[in-house]
Amino acid sequence: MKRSLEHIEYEKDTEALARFAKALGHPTRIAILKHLENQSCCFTGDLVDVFPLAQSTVSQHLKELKNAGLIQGELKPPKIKYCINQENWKIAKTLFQQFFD
Amino acid sequence: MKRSLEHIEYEKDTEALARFAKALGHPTRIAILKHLENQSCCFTGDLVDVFPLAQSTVSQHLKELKNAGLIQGELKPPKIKYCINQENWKIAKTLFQQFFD
DNA sequence: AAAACCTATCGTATATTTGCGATGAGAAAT
DNA sequence: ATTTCTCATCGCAAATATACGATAGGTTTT
Repeated sequence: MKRSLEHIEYEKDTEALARFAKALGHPTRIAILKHLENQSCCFTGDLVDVFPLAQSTVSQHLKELKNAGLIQGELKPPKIKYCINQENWKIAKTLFQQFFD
Repeated sequence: MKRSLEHIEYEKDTEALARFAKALGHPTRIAILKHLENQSCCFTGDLVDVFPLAQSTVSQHLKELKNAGLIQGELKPPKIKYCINQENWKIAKTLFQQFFD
């Protein structure tokens, strides 16, 4: 990509907001989050049933949401229960609010 | 990418939100928008001076923001004045608000 | 112990994104 | 008319993202 050597330094809030936005930048991930908001929580398998996507694909989207901090997984053997990460959710909400005035 | 043949159909709001989020999913574009919010408007050249990026790169980010409907360009020969697209801005704001409850 | 179940990860293919320099198109200034 | 200025677009290279099937690593059930 022939990047500039040093990463451009943006304000922390700018970086954080972009990070959250990026995680939200796919309809499947929006849909997953909406689903989690309704159900409060659910298992990977539930989502695989809801979306016409391979299990591995759903798992990958969940991973990105987890990396962005928007969800968290709780081991509930043999399943994994995913929920919204309320703490970061609030942070994201605030960042978007501020951004849009 | 070995896509599923037919695009998955999501709700209109889900698609729209993901589209906006995707456009916001890069720190440079967030920074551009913040800049536009402050200045109300500005020219491409102003932004090129602000960011340590090639002119073509800035132009490309502007194009994406325009495609997403978040900004609009007004011909002001020989310059182009970019402003927030207030109408769509409001739509985006509402979508994010609803999404975060 | 073996089979079945749930989910993450790996490997792979393709698409998209990000960035740059070079070029092009149009208007303004000389 | 030529030069200059401003900006978009093209062409390229490298990085990331998206999707799938296959496999692996756990638990539970049989």
